[in-house]
Amino acid sequence: MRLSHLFTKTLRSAPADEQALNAQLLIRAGYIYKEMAGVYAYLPLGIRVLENIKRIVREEMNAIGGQELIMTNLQRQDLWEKTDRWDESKVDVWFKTKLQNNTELGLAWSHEEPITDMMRNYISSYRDLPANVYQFQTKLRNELRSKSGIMRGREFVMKDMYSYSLDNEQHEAFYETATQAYLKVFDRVGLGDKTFVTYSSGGAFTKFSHEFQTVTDAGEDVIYLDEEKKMAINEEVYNDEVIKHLGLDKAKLKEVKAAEVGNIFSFGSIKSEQLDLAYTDKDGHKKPVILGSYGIGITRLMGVIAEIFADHKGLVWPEAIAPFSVNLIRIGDSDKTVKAADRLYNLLTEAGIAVLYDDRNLRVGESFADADLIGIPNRVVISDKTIAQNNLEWKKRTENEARSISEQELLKILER
RNA sequence: CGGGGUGUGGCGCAGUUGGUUAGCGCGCCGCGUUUGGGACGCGGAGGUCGGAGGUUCAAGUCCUCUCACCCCGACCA
Repeated sequence: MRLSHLFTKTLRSAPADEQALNAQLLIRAGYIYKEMAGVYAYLPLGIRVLENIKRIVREEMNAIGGQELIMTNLQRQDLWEKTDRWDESKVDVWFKTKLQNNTELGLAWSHEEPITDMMRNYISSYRDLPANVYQFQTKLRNELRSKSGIMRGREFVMKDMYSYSLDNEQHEAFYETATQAYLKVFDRVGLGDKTFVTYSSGGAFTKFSHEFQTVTDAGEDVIYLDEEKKMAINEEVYNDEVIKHLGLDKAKLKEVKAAEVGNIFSFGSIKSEQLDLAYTDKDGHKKPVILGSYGIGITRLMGVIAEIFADHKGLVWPEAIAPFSVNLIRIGDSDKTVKAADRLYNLLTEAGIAVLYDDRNLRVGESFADADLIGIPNRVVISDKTIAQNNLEWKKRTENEARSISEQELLKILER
């Protein structure tokens, strides 16, 4: 994409109404636009990051047998009444609206009930199980107070997966598979060494649920971390009994702040019974389906990554989710320079490399400052100077020194 | 929801004890000189001060109400 065509502009200073680093940088660089408190639009650059994150999550969910679908944002009252979660004293984040005939509707803050109700239409026999479905959907939550930029909004994108299993054994096996898939996701987006399976409150059915907590001061949670065992306990359930139960040593636990990027939990048969989701087994007995739920806050994840991978100049995207892999900067507008830069842009693009081409002919300082702010992993410069040397200049966003390399060398670097 | 704070051109800010044509930087438009880390000169456009009501000869400056936004706390399958 040519930067001269991109409608967004970079901002020199952060908007005064944002404290959170992720929001400041993402707004300044043109990834997101704030519509109101806790509600952000995703601009062309932002979408590319979001889609990259989704692609990774999608691949890992598909790899463990997840089937993608999209549920609706408008939801029926009766479903939520069956599980006693329609009442605002039970769920305080509801946004609700009405049809013109006055029928009350809920706006999706979660999809557990509708999706499970829907599955009743497709699950009736043991032959129909297991079934694991997931979606990327917008959740609307009327938070009392949104904060931390895109890390905690009122409107956000979540990947939510639901597993439907024959029995606890089948469920447990999938639960473990999903845990591993989640770890792969966080590893691939660049948070592998900072993200830990964390034991948290389990609710009515199980003792624990499992959170995936990424260590960062920007997080809202406090966890107690055993770095060797790569396990942590959320402060919500942190006590001697739990430490002992998990076989951890209190002396080795470190108190750190973390952001919850994923959460998985078991429902057992409670929800299936409430919503009447059952199957007939081989012997003709009717049995409730065992349910699990697995969430990853996609937009929050983007915020956490922005927060962690940044320096005083701007964003520093991990390669896997960067909006482009190359920021090509043309310095000068002599015919030969334009020709050479255009040629390289086409060459890279045709090779399948995502290039953001700064063809604006600004002063170098501005182009470089924008490149640093936007945070694309590779910066390539074409100028009269590089042409005279019959080379080009390459610098990684994570490094300070630029290097003069050949086009062939660049291709090799980018293709690996 | 409790507490604290902030709303002045697109963005960041300044506006003395209320006083007449509301400033500055960035950005924007035009012309020219510049061009490897956010250039410079000259000339322009753009705000009625979050909103409503009030006090006053006079309100961006004072009062009341209200809305929005930020932070702390509470909340957060």
